[in-house]
Amino acid sequence: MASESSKVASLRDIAEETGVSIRTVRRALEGTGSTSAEARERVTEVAERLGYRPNLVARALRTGRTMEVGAVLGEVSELHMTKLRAFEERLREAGYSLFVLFGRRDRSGADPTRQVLDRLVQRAPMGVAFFGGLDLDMTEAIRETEAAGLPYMLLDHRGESGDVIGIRREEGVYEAIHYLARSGRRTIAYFGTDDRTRLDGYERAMAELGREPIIVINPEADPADLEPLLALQPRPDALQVSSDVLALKVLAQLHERGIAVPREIAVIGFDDRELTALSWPALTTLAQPNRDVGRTAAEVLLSKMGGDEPPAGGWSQRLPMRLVVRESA
Amino acid sequence: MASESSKVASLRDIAEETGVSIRTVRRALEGTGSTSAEARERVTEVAERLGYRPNLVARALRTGRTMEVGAVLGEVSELHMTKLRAFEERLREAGYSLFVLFGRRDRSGADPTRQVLDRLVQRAPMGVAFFGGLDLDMTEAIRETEAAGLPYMLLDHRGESGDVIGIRREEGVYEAIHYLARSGRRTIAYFGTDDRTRLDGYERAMAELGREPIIVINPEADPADLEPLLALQPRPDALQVSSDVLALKVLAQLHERGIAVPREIAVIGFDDRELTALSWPALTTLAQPNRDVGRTAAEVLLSKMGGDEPPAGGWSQRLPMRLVVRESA
DNA sequence: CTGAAAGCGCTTACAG
DNA sequence: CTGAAAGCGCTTACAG
Repeated sequence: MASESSKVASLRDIAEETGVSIRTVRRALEGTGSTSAEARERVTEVAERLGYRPNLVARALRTGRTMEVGAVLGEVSELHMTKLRAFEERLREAGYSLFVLFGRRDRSGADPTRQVLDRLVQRAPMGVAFFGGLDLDMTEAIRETEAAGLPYMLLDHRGESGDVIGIRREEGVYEAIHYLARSGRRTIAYFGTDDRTRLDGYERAMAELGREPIIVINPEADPADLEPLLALQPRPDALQVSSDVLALKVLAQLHERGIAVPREIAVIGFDDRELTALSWPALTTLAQPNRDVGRTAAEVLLSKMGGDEPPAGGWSQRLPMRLVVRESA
Repeated sequence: MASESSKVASLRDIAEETGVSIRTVRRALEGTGSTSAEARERVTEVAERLGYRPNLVARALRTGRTMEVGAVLGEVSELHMTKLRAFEERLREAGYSLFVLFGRRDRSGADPTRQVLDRLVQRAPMGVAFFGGLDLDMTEAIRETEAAGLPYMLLDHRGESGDVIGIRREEGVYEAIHYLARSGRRTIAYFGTDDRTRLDGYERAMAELGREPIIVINPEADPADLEPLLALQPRPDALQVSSDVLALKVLAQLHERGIAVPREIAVIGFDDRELTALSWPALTTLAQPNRDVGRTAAEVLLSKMGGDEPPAGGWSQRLPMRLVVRESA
């Protein structure tokens, strides 16, 4: 069955069938350069009939350009899949194909960096993208990638180095806090991980508002840790939480205690996970510009692959977040 | 910079450096066949020093085997990304690379089938996978894929034809209804889309229980449509909802009306979306075996690509769902 | 145990 | 306007 696959037509097949040279077939098909009308007509007719498609592998070998880009994926979430889609669609427009590799620890817990990079480099892509949430040693990954002469781009990485399309987290939280203040909230607290950029945004806004910051670091969102916050006098009437996942846990805790959201306490999340629009009440949150991150990363990578000089500020960019106001704040 | 990429070493480079023929280099590197110890030693040393990696493009051209598999992706969700990861990891073990293409309508609304298939076929993969939620004309897609002699596999497709790794939805819902009955629920209703397989499972279980089915078809989950259900005498004390997204909307509606979940009404969702574990109350739901679907699809595709004969029942398989009991039922 | 050579299907100077 | 030929880096009979 599969082995019966009829042989695909090559330029030579068309040349033999039409009686002209392979060189002429190419020019006729390409449309560039001059060809006699008669040759062109016969060639296109035969190519059509034989269902000719150029063999990309042969072309890649000859030109040294595989027209492939490799993406290393980490975390599984619709956020990253949205970035991936925008990234792939932009690359496809430019004639590139995207192959993917998941770079995470397997059961054994062994560092996958070597294996993933070997695979990546061996496939000889023209560029590489590293998505977020990877289990890789990124310093080594970037070094290896550059050593192999491969242009690369990071999408939304936390690390401090490398060319990255990032997100303005600090600014996002800063604006959310101001929104809460404008909505009349008096006592605004921060709850969640100790991610520096989020805290910076929170602290900057609170300083501008002339208010004392109230920060509870609690990466696990252990319900018990909400207690000290709720025991404060006056009790906070607004919470900026460091992620949507955590915010949903907080909502459940507030419901358990019979505290009304947003009447008694307003809650703002972070990420805009798809399902948070359906929580009760619907979560107000900071949306990551996933499509923009994907598309911009493709754009910049295309530029690097094209040999462009980096712009004055370097290749990195940081894109703004968007406050999505729903019901919880 | 990128253009400065040092040339990669080829077999010929190693041959010249060591003074043996290219043929000998290959045998020494491969380890198969016999080679003089001396030749093997020198060759491996030089290969190591030059950082030799076989050029996969050249190999593909020569052998006619690209060692690539193409995946066409549709819906963006962590469910599909989980399938994709399992699929890719299994293929990678077997030496294949996976490239991806998103097949969905663009703004213009034009049918993407042609464009996506052209890209796919042109890349000359050795196999193809179609993921769920595609905007493609699948009948044409399968026909074209087979016409090109490409083994393919569908992952969790609703269509009635084609080789597919599917999910036993009917059985999943059937078991959920029995679980509700065992938990002492008297009046169990179905709410959601008119998907036949889910309804079949619901109706089969209800028939076995000797109870009258109560079905409200409401794909949009318009809140108002919950009214007739809640007005029934006796009022349902359990709801099987057709998806987690819909179930979350239902939860919010019940909260709005002050109806306690699960005390007054139990709710079971469908899909096990990541964030439903965090709803209030945490949603009991039917989990899709995403990793298994991905891995099994890879396994079967590998088998098809290897030219195996189809098993007696055909290539298709349907995998069981798992009831994840949390708080809502 | 080893070498010389053909060929996968393109693209690209080079000649006429 | 067209043709003959080289070569990308492999793999694979074929000879010795």
